[in-house]
Amino acid sequence: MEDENSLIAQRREKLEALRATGANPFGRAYETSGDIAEVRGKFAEGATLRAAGRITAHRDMGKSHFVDLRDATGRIQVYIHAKEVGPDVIEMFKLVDLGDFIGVEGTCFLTKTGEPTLKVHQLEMLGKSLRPLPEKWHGLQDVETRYRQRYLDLVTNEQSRAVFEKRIAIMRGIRNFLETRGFLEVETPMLQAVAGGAAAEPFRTHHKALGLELYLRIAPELYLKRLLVGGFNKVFELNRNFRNEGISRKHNPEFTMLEAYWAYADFEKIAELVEEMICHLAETLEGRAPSRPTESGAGQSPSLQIEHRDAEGNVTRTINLTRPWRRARYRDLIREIDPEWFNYTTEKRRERCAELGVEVNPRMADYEVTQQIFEKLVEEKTFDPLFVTHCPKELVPLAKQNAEDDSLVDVYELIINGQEISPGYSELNDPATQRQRLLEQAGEETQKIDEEFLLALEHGMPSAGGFGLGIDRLTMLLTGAESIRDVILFPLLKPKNR
RNA sequence: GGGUUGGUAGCUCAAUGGUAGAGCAGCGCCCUUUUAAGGCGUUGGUUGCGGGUUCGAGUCCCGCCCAACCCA
Repeated sequence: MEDENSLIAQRREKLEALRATGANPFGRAYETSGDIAEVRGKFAEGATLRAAGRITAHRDMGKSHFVDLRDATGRIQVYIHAKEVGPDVIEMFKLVDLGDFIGVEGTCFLTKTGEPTLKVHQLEMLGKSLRPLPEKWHGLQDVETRYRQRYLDLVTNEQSRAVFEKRIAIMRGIRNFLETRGFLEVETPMLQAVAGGAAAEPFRTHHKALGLELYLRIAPELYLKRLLVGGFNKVFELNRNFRNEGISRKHNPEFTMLEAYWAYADFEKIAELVEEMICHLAETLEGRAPSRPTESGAGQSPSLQIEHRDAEGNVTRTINLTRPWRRARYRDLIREIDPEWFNYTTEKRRERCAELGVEVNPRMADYEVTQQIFEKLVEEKTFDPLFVTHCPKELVPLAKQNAEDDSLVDVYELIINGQEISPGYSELNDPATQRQRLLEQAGEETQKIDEEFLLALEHGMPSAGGFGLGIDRLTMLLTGAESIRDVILFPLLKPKNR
């Protein structure tokens, strides 16, 4: 990179000057008393402690200097005075910039204002920064730079780092929750010869040695079911799926999905499990945004009230996760919009759509028109959890049909925060029916049928319940993020030509 | 793919078609417990890229790139 401005040139000069003193500007291993939060924890006046971190502020008082040292766990103030350190350290300190990593050894003391501070008697360079970091007060605001250079976002914006720490806690919480209930975490192929388990456009790739066209998986489902055939009764996979489709506030081409299968269960038991799991996650998440218990919720865990805020910090929405979550049949939800909906003719339904402000196009089948009503007037307006059950089979072709009404399937669709968060199924395990459905779905493209999967089913798969849970959307829900890019460390962006 | 908004110094932001500016950061000087430290001085620009209109373009017009939001 040759865009050398004067700021970078100055830092390079300091780098060379440091080398000239015999110091290593990029440091070596440095023994500390712990991360900065631990150092603060061990703070005791008169004690000697060692800390390492990045310099984020420098207040120069002439002969004395105050420096803020930071890592992901916190900040500690460091005091450097000519009388306390040798001239060599003072010389080195002149070559130190904001953004550099240093290690210090110092004595604990409290300043006049009561700030815990380390009075330095030894200082070491641990990593020179050649480029200036974003400004301390406003931080990094530019959305594009926050995504492209996430490290700068993480260094500068504490809220951003907190979101990703929560995401990590969610992943860990899910694993703990499922493992304590006897689910085994498994890994199945991401490179698949047939991209099955969902209806989505896959990414293509190629294996050289085998001369094989492969796809990145769009779902792990068909492999997890093979494991049910193989005798694993409770399995889950928590990993990446890839879909070669549009990018939006709610979609990234690679996203993280939880899928779990539970032999001998059905969608009702799965709904219970998911409800319990998400509440468990909300309750155990640390450092969440402050929330206030409502009057009706008095005595309940306040952490089940998730508040979403706008940029100014005003609460825009409160999501109440208090159990039990509402369960409602698909058709009943439509009737709440219009009690006579299912008595209307095809034409009348389209008229109603126009009246209700829902756009439909002329090529849509009746069930698709109804689904438009559902998406715009139910799903997008539902913020507290809602299990939608008894969905029409056209919408979910791969699920088990309902025993009483074969126009319905035994599934739930969980909606929270105006989005689909998780589908749950009573899984289809009849190989003939499964083949039939896959054929209908594939149409002309019979090469899209995973024969190996059908072969497995023919060996016998136990009745089972299963579910998927979009981790990115769940994280959005639990952190209040409005865009999926705010919960993915490195979201896909077009390369910027420099 | 369509619409709207935006892209100016390292960062955060200004600038009726008329000399591109401020704060922070940087650099120099003063200051021995400051904390958005303070005071004085000072450096820094291919205004996203390419055309056009104009005596004169960050600003107006056309094309392109990137991003955010909305829509399909």
